[in-house]
Amino acid sequence: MSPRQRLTPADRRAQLLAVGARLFAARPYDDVLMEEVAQEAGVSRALLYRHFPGKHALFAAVYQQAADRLLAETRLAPADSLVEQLVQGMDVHLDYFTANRNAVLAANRVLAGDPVIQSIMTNELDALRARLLAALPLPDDSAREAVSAVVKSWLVFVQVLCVDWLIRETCSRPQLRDICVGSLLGALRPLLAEDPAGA
Amino acid sequence: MSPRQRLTPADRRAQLLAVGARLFAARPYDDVLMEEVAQEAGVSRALLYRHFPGKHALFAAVYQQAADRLLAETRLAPADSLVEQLVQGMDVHLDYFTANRNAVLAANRVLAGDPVIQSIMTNELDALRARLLAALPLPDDSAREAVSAVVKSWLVFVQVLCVDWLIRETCSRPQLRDICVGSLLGALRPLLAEDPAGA
DNA sequence: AAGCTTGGTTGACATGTGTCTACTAGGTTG
DNA sequence: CAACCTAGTAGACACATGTCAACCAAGCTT
Repeated sequence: MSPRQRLTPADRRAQLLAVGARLFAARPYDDVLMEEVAQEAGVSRALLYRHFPGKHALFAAVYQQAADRLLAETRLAPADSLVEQLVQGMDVHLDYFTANRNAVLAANRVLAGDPVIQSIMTNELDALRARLLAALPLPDDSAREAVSAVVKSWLVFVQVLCVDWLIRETCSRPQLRDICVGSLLGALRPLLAEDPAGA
Repeated sequence: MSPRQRLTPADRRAQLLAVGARLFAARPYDDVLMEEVAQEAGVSRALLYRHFPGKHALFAAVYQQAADRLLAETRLAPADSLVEQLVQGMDVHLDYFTANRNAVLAANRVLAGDPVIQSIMTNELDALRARLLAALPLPDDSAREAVSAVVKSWLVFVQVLCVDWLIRETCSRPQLRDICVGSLLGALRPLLAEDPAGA
């Protein structure tokens, strides 16, 4: 029926990935059918399963691509103040969350159990943590470990809060941003003070 | 086949719940079949679906029951020191997590997207937060809001860390417990005037 | 042009969830 | 005892994921 065009595996994979990205962004995970992905790509279901072992794997590949792009697009300008950098970083990420609502919710809820999704997220959080650590003014290298732990837990907290916000809209977007930035600054204050009198 | 015993809806529901609890504790969510639950209860699949609208609902009911029991069994003895209470509370919860591994993982990963599971967890965390707030020595009532926010974020952090630990076993059990307790004490130290550790 | 490799199709099958309809059989009530 | 309400059964169906075997055809090679 269809003019059956023969592509290289890489090209076909990229095409399927693009179709998947479009559909997973447009609708919730469960509402996207493999049949549909194949159909929109003008391809048989069997071929789709040849390139991706399953629906989870297809989504994981889509999500990995999105995560890579997000990380690449959110380079902080080191000229600004720390607060400025945090605010800008949060804004970019919140833009991404709202634009890719369905995909973010699928990754964090429906597919949170998938080990592949797990590792993609872990890697993303690790990259963000390294970036933040590099941007933070460490007073003492011995504080590095403690700060790293705080940053890691803060990233988890932010992620949980953002996902919750996507569902329940418990506050305004600027409020959410300020809560996140404020909580990190508050958590870091006792660690970054010149004189750690409280500790 | 079976001598078809007729029970009241409440009794039947309780029986199905018990069977579900046993199976969901023994094996991962996806490996437990509705057919199987019905069979073990000596009942038809249709009847199971009459009492619980779907597999998610059955699991949610099982999980709700377990959460209620856990909350009921973990009453802190107010006589001990704060650190003692935290350590004991963590120990009880870690016992529960390791004993109900599969159910906890299902709730936090496979079914994390289910709104019913969501609300069960939210309620459980809220109850724990209220309990902790009551046990904490608040120096000033104006600090209450800040402490509440710290406790809430800490509970999320602990939960995430514990689920991660169930999968990856990144450290020993006492270590995990001490990390959690230590992080809360560290986060609270700048907020609480009196020495909460009593050490 | 013949042939081979490999991208791609077709259609049938297996399994699990969830729905529905018609039927069967306890136990209470008149 | 008979009627009736309702717990429970039987089994077919719809639908989605995932597997498989046989086949077809594009386009490189020789």
